[in-house]
Amino acid sequence: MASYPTSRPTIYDVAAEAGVSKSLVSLVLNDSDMVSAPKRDAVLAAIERLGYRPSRAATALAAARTRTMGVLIDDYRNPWFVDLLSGIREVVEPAGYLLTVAERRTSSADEALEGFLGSRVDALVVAGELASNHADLGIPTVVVGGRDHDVSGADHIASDEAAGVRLVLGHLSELGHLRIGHVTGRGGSARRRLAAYVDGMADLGDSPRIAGGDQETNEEGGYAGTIQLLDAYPEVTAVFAANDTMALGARAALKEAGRRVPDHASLVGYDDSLLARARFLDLTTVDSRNDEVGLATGRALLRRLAEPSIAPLSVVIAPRLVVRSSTARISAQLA
Amino acid sequence: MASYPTSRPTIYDVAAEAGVSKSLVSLVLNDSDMVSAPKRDAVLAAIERLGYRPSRAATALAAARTRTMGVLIDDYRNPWFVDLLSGIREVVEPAGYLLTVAERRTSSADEALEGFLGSRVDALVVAGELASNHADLGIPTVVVGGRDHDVSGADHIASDEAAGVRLVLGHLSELGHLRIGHVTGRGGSARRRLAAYVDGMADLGDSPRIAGGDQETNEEGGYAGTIQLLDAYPEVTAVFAANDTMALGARAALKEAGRRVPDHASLVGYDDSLLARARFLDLTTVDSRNDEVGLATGRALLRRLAEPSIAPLSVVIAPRLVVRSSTARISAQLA
DNA sequence: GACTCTACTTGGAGCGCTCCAAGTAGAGCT
DNA sequence: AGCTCTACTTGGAGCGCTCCAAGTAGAGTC
Repeated sequence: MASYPTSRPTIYDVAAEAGVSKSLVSLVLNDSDMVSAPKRDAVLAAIERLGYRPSRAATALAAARTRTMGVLIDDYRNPWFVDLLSGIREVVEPAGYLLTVAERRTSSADEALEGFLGSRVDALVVAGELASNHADLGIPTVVVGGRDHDVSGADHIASDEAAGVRLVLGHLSELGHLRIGHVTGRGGSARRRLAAYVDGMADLGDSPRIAGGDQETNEEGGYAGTIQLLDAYPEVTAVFAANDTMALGARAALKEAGRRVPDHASLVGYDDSLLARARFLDLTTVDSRNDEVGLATGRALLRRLAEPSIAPLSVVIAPRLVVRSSTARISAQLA
Repeated sequence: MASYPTSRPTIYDVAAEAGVSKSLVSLVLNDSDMVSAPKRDAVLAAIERLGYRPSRAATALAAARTRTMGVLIDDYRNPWFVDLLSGIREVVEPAGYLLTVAERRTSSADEALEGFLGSRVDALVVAGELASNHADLGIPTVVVGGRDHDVSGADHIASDEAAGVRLVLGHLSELGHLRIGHVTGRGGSARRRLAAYVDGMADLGDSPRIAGGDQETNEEGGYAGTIQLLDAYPEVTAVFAANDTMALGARAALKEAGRRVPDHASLVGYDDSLLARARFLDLTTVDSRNDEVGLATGRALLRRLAEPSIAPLSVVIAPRLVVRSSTARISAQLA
């Protein structure tokens, strides 16, 4: 059956086929404008005929440049990175860069990072949390999201989570809610949202009502945390979960407690995930504008590639409140 | 600020540092057993001191082997591939292979595939759909999932979707449901599940009730498809959606139609996603055992790498029904 | 006709590794 | 002491490209 070719055509084969030198082929490949039209056509035709495909390894080795950027995410199952990725791609692809993604979760320690450094990617995006702090990684690096894991010398792009939380609290208080509980969980973004919630409650002149600090930031944790919350603070009229997935769990807990959303309790998530958009949940949430974060990330990448020695840049993107039917004006008997 | 090193240490630097030849360093890197303990230690120490990291490009070029396998998925937002990936990794990582993932969705045409071929991955996994059929790709290839897009000479591993659908129909009919509707959508797996549903209904001696063929396979499509279904076949007592996400939409449509799940209608999804496990949905569904599919894929990959010329292999993995609270015995007044 | 340009084109060196044939040095034997 | 082994070590060639200095040829100039 299939037996695989022992040797693919190289630039020399193309050169011979087209009757030119290998250097000329190289020029065509990098589409230089120093090549005459007829020769260019001859080379392209030869490439076509031979099914030639440049060896990325050879190119990278010779050029000392991979034209590839690595994006390190922490978990494929948490798809917030998808919009980020599109945003980055939109900026860097026209500049001739390819993106490769690696997940931190499955790799022990920071071996995904090691992998990128070994592949000599030209630049790195760290999206999500890193196992440990790192000194300068030796290549242009942009950290997206929290600053928990500083990479020295790296640019930093993030959605303004404190602002997002303020939008949530503002929305709820406008609807008449004051006794707003928060279900938090593990991890950097939960931590940031929690801190902003605490500040925001102080601004509203009320004390914070928090549960779930010992929970995973997932559906299960949202469920358990909400049960804790309702148990400790039965007076809450609104629940703000650290993210949409936790809100999904919260919704189940509220239902079990006999509190209908939104009549007996308002519920807010964070992330504007597909989940939040689903009719069955129809969750009020915060859109982090990860596409915008991605665009800013892409620009930062190109900027630092062009000018490696400028001072680290920090960009904050304003989030957007997305109001759906899981929040409503507090009902008279609850107020 | 940060200015990036002009040249990373090479194998020669390590050799000089350790007082050995570059070849010896290479042997240590590939941990050959032809190296004496003291020299090995000296080399390892030198590597440590210099922060040396082998250049993947140089290694790939010299060895004509990348020790990397490409996995082509179609959409990061549909995380069914995550378990598959773990399964594959579990098998191929011990054999010294790295995995890289690329998404087909954002790349125009099959440029992700082109990317892999250009990077000279040692083997390829095509998970999900390919834009077009391909002749032998020139490297060991395993197709995971449907056979819609045959790659000639490739091995084929799939979850037995027909069996999964039979499990669903068997479960529902055991609960007394006969008028089972199906909400389908676009794409290969929806098509396969639909075909199995049609066959299964024939076996049950009832005619199929189908809607949603014109819908995307997402929440929105599930919602719209279910509305169509209830409109065309108001007599259905159970709805089987092409996947969990569509079932989420279906759930909303059922609710709007005043049919409580599971009392007034049973609902079944497919994929056993995180969504199905969420308490708020608690959806009966089918687990495709994608981890098992991944293990089989990994084994097929290694087998074909070792023995390129054997006849294509085809493996089918038995799925598993996961019963949750979205299905129940048909109530007396509906039966 | 000799000379200068301009517009391409080319060979060579080298990127950082692997792999192989060819060393080298003890140890064991006679 | 000389020889054979075994157990390591080593230099060299080459992987498929890029990049640069150095060609070459035809057109334009005087």
